[in-house]
Amino acid sequence: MSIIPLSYYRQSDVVFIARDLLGKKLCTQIDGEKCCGIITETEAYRGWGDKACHASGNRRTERNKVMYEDGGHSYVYLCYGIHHLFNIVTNVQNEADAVLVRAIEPVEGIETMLKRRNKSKVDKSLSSGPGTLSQALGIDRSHYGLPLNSEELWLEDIGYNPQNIIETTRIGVDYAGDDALLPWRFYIEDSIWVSKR
DNA sequence: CTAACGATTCGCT
DNA sequence: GCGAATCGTTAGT
Repeated sequence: MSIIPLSYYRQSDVVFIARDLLGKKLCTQIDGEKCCGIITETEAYRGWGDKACHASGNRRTERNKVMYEDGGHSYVYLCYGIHHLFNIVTNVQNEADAVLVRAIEPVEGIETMLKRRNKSKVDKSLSSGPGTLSQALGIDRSHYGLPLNSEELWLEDIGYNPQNIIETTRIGVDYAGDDALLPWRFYIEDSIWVSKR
């Protein structure tokens, strides 16, 4: 049970990290409420040579600029005007890679998550999806650019290494042509906490 | 300044 | 299964 150091996000390829993050614990302490979940589903986005990435072709905009920072920062953006999607920036400065966290298994602060999601029962819909997990954990654009060892937002290695990991294509990236076929989505096979099979 | 759209979700059929 | 919701970001005028 230890906080993952920022160096972890800087020394490996984004696809390796996306897979390796499965089983790690994502924690927030926002509005005085501590919430944690085990990462069960991720996707890798690579700045160089991946048309699905916001930083494809070295594109730089006000929204994606944090992707060009050192690994270990958070990249949060609003999707469809409604959903906050949480990403983990990886690689060194000016290599704009990131991992999208798509689902978690709630383990701590479940009452708070239910309240934020306006639900009464714990089920898959609580946090299996990139928009819903952000809402459950209280993550929004105010957390854009935070380092992942901050008081509000961090990851822990709990020594859990999932046995069976599925690798498949990413969701909602049809616009990326051939790159939509890359097997850069990962999830824990036995987990119910997955957005889509 | 303005129009078009998105790494989604939810409710209704 | 399908379509609406909803608004910041983006690129083009």
